[in-house]
Amino acid sequence: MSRNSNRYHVRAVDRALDLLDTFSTSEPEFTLTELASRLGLSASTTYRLLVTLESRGYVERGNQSGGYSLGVTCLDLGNVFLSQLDLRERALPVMEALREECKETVHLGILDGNRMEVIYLEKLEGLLPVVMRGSRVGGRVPAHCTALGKCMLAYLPEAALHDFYTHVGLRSYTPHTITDLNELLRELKETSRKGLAIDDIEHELSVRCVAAPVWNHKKAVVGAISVSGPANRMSKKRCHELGPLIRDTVLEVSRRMGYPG
Amino acid sequence: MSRNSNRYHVRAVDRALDLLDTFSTSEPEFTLTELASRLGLSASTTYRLLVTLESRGYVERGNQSGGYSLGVTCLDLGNVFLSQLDLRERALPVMEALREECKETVHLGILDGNRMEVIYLEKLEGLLPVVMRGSRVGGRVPAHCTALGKCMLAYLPEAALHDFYTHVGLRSYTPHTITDLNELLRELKETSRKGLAIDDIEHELSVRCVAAPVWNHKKAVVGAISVSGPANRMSKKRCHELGPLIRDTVLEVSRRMGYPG
DNA sequence: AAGGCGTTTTCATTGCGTGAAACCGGATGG
DNA sequence: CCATCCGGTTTCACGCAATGAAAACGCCTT
Repeated sequence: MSRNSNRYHVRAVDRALDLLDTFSTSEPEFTLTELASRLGLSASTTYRLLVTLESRGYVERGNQSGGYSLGVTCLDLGNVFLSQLDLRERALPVMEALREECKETVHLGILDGNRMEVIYLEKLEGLLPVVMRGSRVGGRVPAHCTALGKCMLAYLPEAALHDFYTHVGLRSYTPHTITDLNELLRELKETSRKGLAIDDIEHELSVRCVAAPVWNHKKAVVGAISVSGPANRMSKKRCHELGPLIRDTVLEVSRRMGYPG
Repeated sequence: MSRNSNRYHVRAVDRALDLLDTFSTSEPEFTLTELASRLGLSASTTYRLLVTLESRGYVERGNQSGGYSLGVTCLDLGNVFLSQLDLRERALPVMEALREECKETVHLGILDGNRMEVIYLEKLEGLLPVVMRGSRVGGRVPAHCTALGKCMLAYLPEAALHDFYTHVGLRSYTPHTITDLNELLRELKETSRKGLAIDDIEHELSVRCVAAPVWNHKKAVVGAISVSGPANRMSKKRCHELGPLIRDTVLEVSRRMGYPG
């Protein structure tokens, strides 16, 4: 936690954000004392941070167990963030056409280059039975084993990938996950050549995806769009057949972002 | 802004949150100087708040125009909040059955009693053409003109409603919006008797909804579930026909929340 | 009644957050 | 080409706001 204490950081604010970051899906609730000891703060300091955050709805109490947990206000910032992204609005109609064409789930994502994770910005559920739960707008998935992620990684400088992944390693999610960095780099080279990435059951069992990157006016990758479906419908053959359709989609979105092509 | 300066508030944290709250859908971007003058702070203080928030991804720069806007990290807190709510997980399978039955869009919402607004926690898109865009998980809509909102307002003490709405008024969104408080109170009384609320084109033109509240083990209203559709498919007659189905749904969800019924 | 646990309040200390003002660097324009 | 402006960054000295220690409180269990 906390790569804070830059020269200009405001300590109290850093602490408040550290406090909020302490909550996670696996540990959604704490007592004041637990928080204090985790953060290495005195009870009174923690108390005052909690009062401040609670009065604004960032934390709540009273879920029978009496502990503190995150509050509804946490949703608001994310909403403003989403509504402000023009990538989202420009991509949406084109994504809807794509879904109409292929009937499968369509995702829009961006890359968080600090953590090498994909963040979903939009999701259009497939029109066929067996839908993709598990993904959600605002949610994160690792980049190295997803189609969205790989097609954005492919345009990063190789040194950055090397630095990051030699440090943290390539976590495995299925038997198909690529866990060797050289193999990943080889595949990414191929990906950038083709402008298409495929996730062949590398992240979730029995899910395959195809994705391609979206470009902006400065010819920088600003996001990616994917089609995902259950492996039985989405054979490797089907993935390749969908290539041109996805390429058309991202080209249209890229144009709307000012891409000169 | 800012009902801060309670006895125990941490000023720097309040200011940082005020800063984040400044961003909105209609004004998503500011320069440092703009923020400073809005918040009534010096440039250096604002600068240090921004450095702190930026290093953690809560604000970003560099969207060509060079101003500050909200950053991706804003999505994370909302996600943890959502994944921690057991109302959501318990309701989801029951909501899916409801959608299968009626084919229209199904929403789950809670009430923010401070602002009398509904917050969507889950959305299952309808299976028929003409989908409901406009709503999004985490989004807010006013309570007095939506089915979700009205069926939760109906169980609030009348004094609270009176206090709130005489203060802020009943904003009108369509010709059907109820703008007279006494009329609203009359309808809410009827609503609580029936345990069902209908939005008859009161919030969005040509959308009708039916909703019913979810109860917990303490017999308190903890949320509501609705069915929404375009007015041509969702006639007033159809709304009433859907009543029993929705009642069954919320009863099942309430049971899963520990409701003794 | 006593003890334990988590929260709230008090209080004195000082280091941190603060505003003022100087400085920088790019854009504008005369 | 210099002057000006406008954002952003840095410096600095001041004093209060944030802090930790400790005590008080409330509630539950023993």
